[in-house]
Amino acid sequence: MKQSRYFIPTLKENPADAQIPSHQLMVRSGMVRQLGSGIFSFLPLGQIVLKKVIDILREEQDAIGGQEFLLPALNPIEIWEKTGRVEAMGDVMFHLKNREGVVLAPTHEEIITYHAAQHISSYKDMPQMWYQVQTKFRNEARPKSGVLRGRQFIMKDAYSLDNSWEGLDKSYEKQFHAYKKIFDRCGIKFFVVGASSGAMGGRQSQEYMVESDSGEDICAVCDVCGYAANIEIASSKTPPVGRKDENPEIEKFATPTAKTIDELVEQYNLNVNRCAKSVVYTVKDVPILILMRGNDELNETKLEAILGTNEFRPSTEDELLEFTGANGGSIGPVGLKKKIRIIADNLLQGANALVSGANENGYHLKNIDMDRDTDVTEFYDLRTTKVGDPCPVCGVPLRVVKAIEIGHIFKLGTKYSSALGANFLDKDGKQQPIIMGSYGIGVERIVACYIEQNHDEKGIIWKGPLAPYQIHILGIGNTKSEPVDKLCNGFYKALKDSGYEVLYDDRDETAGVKFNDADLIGIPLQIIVGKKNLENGQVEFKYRQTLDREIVGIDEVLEIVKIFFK
RNA sequence: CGGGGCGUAGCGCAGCCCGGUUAGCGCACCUGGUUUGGGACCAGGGGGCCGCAGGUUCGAAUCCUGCCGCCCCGACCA
Repeated sequence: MKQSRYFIPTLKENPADAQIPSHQLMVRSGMVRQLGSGIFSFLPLGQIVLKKVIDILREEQDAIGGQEFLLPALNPIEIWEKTGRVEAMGDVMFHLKNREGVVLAPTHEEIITYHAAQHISSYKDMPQMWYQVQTKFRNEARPKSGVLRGRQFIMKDAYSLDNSWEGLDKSYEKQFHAYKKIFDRCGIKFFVVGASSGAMGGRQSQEYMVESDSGEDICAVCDVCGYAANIEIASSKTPPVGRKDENPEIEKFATPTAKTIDELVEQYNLNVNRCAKSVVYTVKDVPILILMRGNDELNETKLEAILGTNEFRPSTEDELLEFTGANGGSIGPVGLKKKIRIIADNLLQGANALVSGANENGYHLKNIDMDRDTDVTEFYDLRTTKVGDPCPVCGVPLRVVKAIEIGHIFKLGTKYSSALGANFLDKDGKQQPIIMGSYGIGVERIVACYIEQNHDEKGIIWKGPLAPYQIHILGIGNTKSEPVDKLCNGFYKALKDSGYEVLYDDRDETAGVKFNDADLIGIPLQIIVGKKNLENGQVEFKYRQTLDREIVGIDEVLEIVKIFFK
């Protein structure tokens, strides 16, 4: 492609509303333009990169037996009502104003299941792996970070249909490895975490994560053994509080000025690990007291899994008084005003010598023995894993990092097939719901994450198969010098004929403009053709990744190019 | 949805408090000339419903009210 007629509107300055590097560089390099909040147009250069990502996705999905579909974005709402997801999705789902009964699809489990129900009738019809690359619509409350969170985005979504749970395991395994291959091929550094399956339903799910300060997820990561988990479910080998030998009777003491655990610890010189903190939640109008170590934080996702509902909230001050007899800061497991359900964190099981609120404002109890003084029998992992907690697998301190989710795989099970009547007859002639999996990758996120990981102060650094072009020929003074233009055109044709993807900057621009644009766009190899070198029968190679340059004889060019891309 | 910030030429911004010539600067763009290996220089030029609507005033980019849009933090999030 010759740049003089190619639409690549580069920008010298950062757009005011772009905060993160990938967003700034995608706009500056002329890959995208913003049309509205969370809505982006892909310009020719961006579209080429998208296509390269999608090519990889298709190859790897086809390689595991995937069959490509194209499902509509416009969906009858009826189907979504059958699975209860109109309500579950809430405002995230776009509804149309001038056409009742139609919505814009935020994902496609329902539609896939609908077609499966139509035509999959025997165990012999499975397994199936169906996928598509298609635009999703989600009415995000707050789009942000450029294309990382948009209201409209391209997703590669895949769905497996199996006639047994073992079959699902196999299908899931295939996608698990395909996903690794995809991200490896794209040149993205990632890690895989166990995740909560959230509103998707299902049994097992894993997320493919890219560590980034721009990420919206938080993960606990072990650099030694490779353990990684979304903080929603991450655990650790933190030792339990345990027992002290001395076990005196409970004693009440006045703590008039200690409202928080920190104040308590400081004023009375206590071990924070032996301060049991009480958090009271109201679950569908019923109170529950959650007991944790003082410096630990309750993990609401874990709580949700234990309670089996997400209909809970921290109790109000009035409720606290009613349930416990005290305000927040003075609540504990002993001497509650009303008998309420208590669940405690695993670390407190069997512990003694604990300090906790006395359920009387301004007083705490010490020497509490969980076994002797409470009738708590429910112990769960309730705490949020923290930096430095010992890895649950190998015990070394965990890191806690922010991350961007670029892929997510789920064992759905029969949630959708049951709801939509997608059944098959098994070997015994018995009707069974199809066992499903679902697998998603955000296409724009791959591009943005790649750039997040591969850029410098000059611009993007393309180095793998995602590069929009492989070679960037810069004609320096080509519009004034016929020999320069002639040589550039010669290289352009020869390299293209040899199968390389070549961009030729033949614009009537000064050298500085071309150098800066080339570094910004970031094509891996620049071949700089200028008058001075040409007089010596030479051109300059510049490697975008290292910024190294070398002077090369004209007749060596093809050979060196070949070596570079080998 | 709560909190904060911002809307002035294609892009980045000043002007607004304290109302008053023809709304300004840099980049980009057009013409001519000089330049030509790291975002050139000189001269000339084009481009604005100052986000929208209403109000106050002799007079509004500037003050007041309402609305819309965009960004950030939070809530939410397959």
